[in-house]
Amino acid sequence: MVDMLVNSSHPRTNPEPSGLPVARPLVVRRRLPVAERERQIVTAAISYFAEHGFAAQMRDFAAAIGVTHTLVYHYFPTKQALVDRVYLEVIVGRWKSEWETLLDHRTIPIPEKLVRFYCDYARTVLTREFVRILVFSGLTDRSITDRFFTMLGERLFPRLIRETRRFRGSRSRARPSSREHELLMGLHGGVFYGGMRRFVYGHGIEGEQALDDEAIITDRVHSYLNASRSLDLAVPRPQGSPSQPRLRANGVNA
Amino acid sequence: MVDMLVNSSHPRTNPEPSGLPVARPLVVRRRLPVAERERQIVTAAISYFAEHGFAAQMRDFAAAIGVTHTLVYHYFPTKQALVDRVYLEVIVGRWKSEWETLLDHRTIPIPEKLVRFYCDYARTVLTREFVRILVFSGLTDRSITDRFFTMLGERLFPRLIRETRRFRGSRSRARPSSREHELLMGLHGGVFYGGMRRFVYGHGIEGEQALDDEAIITDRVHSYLNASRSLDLAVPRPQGSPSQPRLRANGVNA
DNA sequence: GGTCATGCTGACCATATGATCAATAAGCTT
DNA sequence: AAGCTTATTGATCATATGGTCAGCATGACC
Repeated sequence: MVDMLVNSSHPRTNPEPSGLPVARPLVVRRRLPVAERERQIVTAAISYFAEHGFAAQMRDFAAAIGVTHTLVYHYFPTKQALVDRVYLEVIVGRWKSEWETLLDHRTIPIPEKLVRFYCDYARTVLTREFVRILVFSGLTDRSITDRFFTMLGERLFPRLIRETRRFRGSRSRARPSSREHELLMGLHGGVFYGGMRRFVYGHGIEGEQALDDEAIITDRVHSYLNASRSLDLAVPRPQGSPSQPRLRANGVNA
Repeated sequence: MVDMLVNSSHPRTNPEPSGLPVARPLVVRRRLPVAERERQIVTAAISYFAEHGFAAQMRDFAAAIGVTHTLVYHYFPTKQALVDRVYLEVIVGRWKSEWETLLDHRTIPIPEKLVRFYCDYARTVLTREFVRILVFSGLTDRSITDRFFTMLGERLFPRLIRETRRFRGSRSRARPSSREHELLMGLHGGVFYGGMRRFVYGHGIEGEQALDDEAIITDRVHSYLNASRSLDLAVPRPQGSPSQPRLRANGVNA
């Protein structure tokens, strides 16, 4: 929710019952340092636009943090400038290069790597602000989702496909087949759908079940990896490829 | 896309190069029967709101079908009335009771049933209009997604859980466990995510790959059913439960 | 060709929006 | 306590919005 940092306690009219006119106005007009006020505006804008969409009114948003909309225009020349800043902080700013490092790690067992990655990915990305803003953006101006999915497509999916292939003993560097890609999308989409359910469709009260619940992600990742092994069934199995043990779905692999 | 049934060919100014003034106005003002015009408005509104969201302007929408916004108000007293009608036709109107009948069928093999169901579900529901309108609705007024998910939760998910349990030889009628439910959400979300990718994020050019592609849905369903079998591993396996054969992921099961 | 019911429109209203700017006052420096 | 910088505001503007209504004009009937 928005931090309702209301500055002033209106009204301007003198609330005192006495007839004595009080010169000192009761409105507390706090002057914040530029950096601090800007920080406050951006933070509040993230919550506000995530909740009400980018069609929301500047006046309403400003009122929500207890300032006038003109002050916001003092910090951001146009509404679009503020919107761009929100996009930047929420979507681009949350990408972790550690994910790439983790997936490139050579010795961590692949199922464990994928589970660890998707747990952290879910914890980082499947927040109310991120999910709603990404979807809002996708439905309208798609500039930000394009950038995000470019990152997914360039930095993440290739690594996940590569690790999946390693898991099933393939060293192919070929372009992912449609089935390979769709199987991965099934996993990825299943995880993201958790965020959709909670933050878009409003299912599952806040905090009822963590989206990064390790047991559930483990189920999904193992289900995915097991399914990936039948991708080679149609074609001859490469000789000498190490056969991975069948994965247990519940948590620790025996 | 919107059927741009433009009536008139503006401009009002005489397009003829001759200086002769032409009394007869060039605007073709067609009078349609009430039912036909209403049908046109609703059909166009579905496309238009799916594309631009429900914050779109009535004037712009009316212009898109070549009439004035006042005419729309002649057929629908308020904007909300038109929006409600769109919701009704797109979301509620597409539910097929056949799905319930199919899933209740006693002799069709369970994997085949699920594949057939999700193929038809994807073909019916994963359209541009449906996906975008459902998501638009979820982000703002949630009234329509609530109704849709109530149907899912009452008529569909219980049947899918029941069939999944039958598949793995369980006759439990207990409330689905969290893991059971989340595994199903993984399948369901993975399918729906295909619609999100195409119609919200704009991936995959129109018609590049069918969302109800049977091979891909087969992969997903089999992956899901296989994973579901390990749900019982933690608890003692019910005696005498028939053991299903391991599913091949690629299409026809041997 | 005349008449008539009614589908359709342009002009209008009240309100709300994004954006601008001169004026005000908070809080620092001295 | 006085003075000054500048963060903050209220008044204002042009435009756009959802919604209304008297009147025009279309196409069917005679």
